[in-house]
Amino acid sequence: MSKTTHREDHLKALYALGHSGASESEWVSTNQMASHLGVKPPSVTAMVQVLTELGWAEHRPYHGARLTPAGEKLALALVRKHRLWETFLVERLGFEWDEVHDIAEQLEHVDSVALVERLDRYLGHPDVDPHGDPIPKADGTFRNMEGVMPLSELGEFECAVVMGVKANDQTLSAMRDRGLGLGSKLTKNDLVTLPQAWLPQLMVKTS
Amino acid sequence: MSKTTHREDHLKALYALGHSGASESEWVSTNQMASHLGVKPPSVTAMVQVLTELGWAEHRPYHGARLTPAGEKLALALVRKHRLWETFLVERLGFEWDEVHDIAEQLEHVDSVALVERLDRYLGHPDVDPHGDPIPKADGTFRNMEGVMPLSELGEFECAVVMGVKANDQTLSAMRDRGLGLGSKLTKNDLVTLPQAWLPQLMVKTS
DNA sequence: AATTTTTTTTAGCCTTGGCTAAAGTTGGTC
DNA sequence: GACCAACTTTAGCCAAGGCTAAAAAAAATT
Repeated sequence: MSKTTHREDHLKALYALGHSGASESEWVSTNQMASHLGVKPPSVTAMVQVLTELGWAEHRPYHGARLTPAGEKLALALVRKHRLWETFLVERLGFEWDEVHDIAEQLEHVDSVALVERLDRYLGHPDVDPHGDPIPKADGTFRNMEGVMPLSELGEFECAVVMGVKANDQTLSAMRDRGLGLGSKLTKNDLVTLPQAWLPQLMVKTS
Repeated sequence: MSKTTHREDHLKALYALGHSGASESEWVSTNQMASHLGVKPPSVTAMVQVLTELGWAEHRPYHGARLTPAGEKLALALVRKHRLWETFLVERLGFEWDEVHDIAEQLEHVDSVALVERLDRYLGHPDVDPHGDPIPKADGTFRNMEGVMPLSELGEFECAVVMGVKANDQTLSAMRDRGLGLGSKLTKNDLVTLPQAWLPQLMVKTS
């Protein structure tokens, strides 16, 4: 991995772990980062210090690290690239949802602003990737995601459309076997007939 | 750059420099490699020794290095990826010929056999890239390139089609300004009216 | 044939990012 | 409030790949 790629991976980890619940970037522990990235804690400490010097993160020793606004912007650009590539792989090349993560992980480190923008245009400026996660715009903001939520949180409804799926490979295969995919239409009835464990994983929008 | 990427860059250099004239892989000097790759000779020596240990190159000290059949196979896979990505960037994303090399240079190091094969299919199994260079097949052989040659080497002909262009950025722009591009049809008359310097750069096929 | 010039390799050092082991903090428990 | 456990950082080492400077080999010159 290049120097840049390493830094980007740590930025992404900081972003991913620091935005689980709240909106603001939360303090992330060294251990969390290490297990997320598959390295040992001392390596994370070293990298976090580099990111701090670059002004992309702040580090409170023995407490954790979090992104600065500058770091957040860079992280969002990476998330954007990752999700655009995933969309490309699924929609254009015909990959399945569960095959694309590792490839997108590599593609997202390709450095070319023009490439990202052309890809975005080529794909028709998609709002969400095949997992239902929103794709940040070039300026780092998200498009309107109103009404997209897990099926489990939906109250009364007549008809819902699957916008994305957050599940591991096995579950994805099982869903496919059951004919469930992007754009599938669901009714009240499915709340009972589908495996209960799937309900929080199906991101849907009422229509 | 990752370990792999470094090795791949040296393989590609060995391939590019060892196939200028003849068909067989020729001995390439350390100096040539170094200037091609933008590094100093000692770095090349070290890398060539690694490639030798891997069975991808052979090294005759003080004489040079050349690819083994195994190395050649790997190099061809890289050339294939590079040219497929260039084709994608130009044909699908609308880049100009002269903008794509650096981006393809990064994309070609993405490691996924499935990706390359799907990309190839998506592009309709193209025979040549936008520069007119042939795209190796998955097994490392080239498709039939009969009849594609520089315009300057064409004898008598009625009508020729531009299959590719080997020129620097400036010349490419000039050609575009003149309405010349992939698929342009040429007649005898153009041999006289076009700038003479362009004739060896235009790869054409009679029709 | 001897010497000089050029090229290539070896030797030794720097940087980056891993790791383990040891030392230092923090925070909870008794 | 002392102690223990968990987590984090520091210290010190390794591997990979870059570099410069010096040694060795090949090529060119006289």
